[in-house]
Amino acid sequence: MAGKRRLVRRNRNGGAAPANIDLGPLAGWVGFNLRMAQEAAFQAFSRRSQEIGESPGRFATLMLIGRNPGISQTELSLANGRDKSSLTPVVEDLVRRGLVERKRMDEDRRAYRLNLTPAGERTLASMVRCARGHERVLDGLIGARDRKRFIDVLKRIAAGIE
Amino acid sequence: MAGKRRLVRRNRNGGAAPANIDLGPLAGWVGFNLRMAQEAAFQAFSRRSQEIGESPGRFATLMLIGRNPGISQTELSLANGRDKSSLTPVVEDLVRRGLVERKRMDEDRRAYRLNLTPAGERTLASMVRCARGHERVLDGLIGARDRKRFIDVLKRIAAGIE
DNA sequence: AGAGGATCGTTTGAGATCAAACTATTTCGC
DNA sequence: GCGAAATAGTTTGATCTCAAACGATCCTCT
Repeated sequence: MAGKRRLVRRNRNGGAAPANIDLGPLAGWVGFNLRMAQEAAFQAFSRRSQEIGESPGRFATLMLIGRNPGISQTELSLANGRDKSSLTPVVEDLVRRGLVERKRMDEDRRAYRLNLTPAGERTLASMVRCARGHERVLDGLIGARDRKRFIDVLKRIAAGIE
Repeated sequence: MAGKRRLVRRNRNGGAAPANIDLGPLAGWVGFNLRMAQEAAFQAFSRRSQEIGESPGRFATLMLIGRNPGISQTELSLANGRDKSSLTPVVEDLVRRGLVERKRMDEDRRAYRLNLTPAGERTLASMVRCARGHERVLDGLIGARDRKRFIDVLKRIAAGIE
């Protein structure tokens, strides 16, 4: 048979394991498969967002600011699932590039209000197009029938772990 | 109403977004939910493996060596979904702690063969107990009915992305 | 009003990871 | 055989992340 010795190896190692490796119990564990799927999806999205010259991490940040004008950095970090200290250089970069505007709150002068600038809105729009392409690929892998249930399970895991 | 202003905030930010934040399209996207679920699960596993004094990253590494005696570092990095250069300090640490044994291959003296020592076997066994506890929690969130299908979808994503 | 504690954002230090350059060996082509 | 290309593992430099410590500001309680 022609393809017998071919490894499954992908371009970069953003894919599955080589064919002849025994994963043992890992193969049946949710944690391991969750990690492998997430990292493969992230790599793909990373390549895709490179095409529009953006870092994948900026993505949710811009979306959350756009959807929640005046949000503070702490709220943003919670919604985004990152530590607030990780956000400092990100916001700095977005402000520097003129995509986000930052103002001290009047009623609490420790905190900032974040808003998109018009340029930020435009960048977000192009990111959304990019992400939709990515989602179409994922949808194709998941299948329309399983999609809703799959996302529900992911939400349960994200919300349910203490 | 009593609970109106209460945030959903978890202990650390390993949980869901605050209640009153609009996620916009993110809420329905696979990529975002996959990331949030993976990171929540990883945090939980991280805390759990801290209890037995091990780093969560060592886990799959030891399992793969145990299941595939004599595996090389490159094969291991592929199976584990990490760059081979990330593996260098990990293997170094495992060897130093006497959990893994490393020998040059006779037939290819660039490569190493990795094997577990008896101490490595014991450590792996205790890690497996730890991981089973974690998996039970995840199973409870996923539900027995969806479990198999969920893992299949994850595998499709990990394998299917170019 | 004032003291003590909480909270916002930043800084700092540590760790994990990747990608590219490097060394040493091996394999391939002639 | 021998030189060129490929491969195994390491080193180096960059990025991202968290956690703890910190200054500034706010809130609570008296």
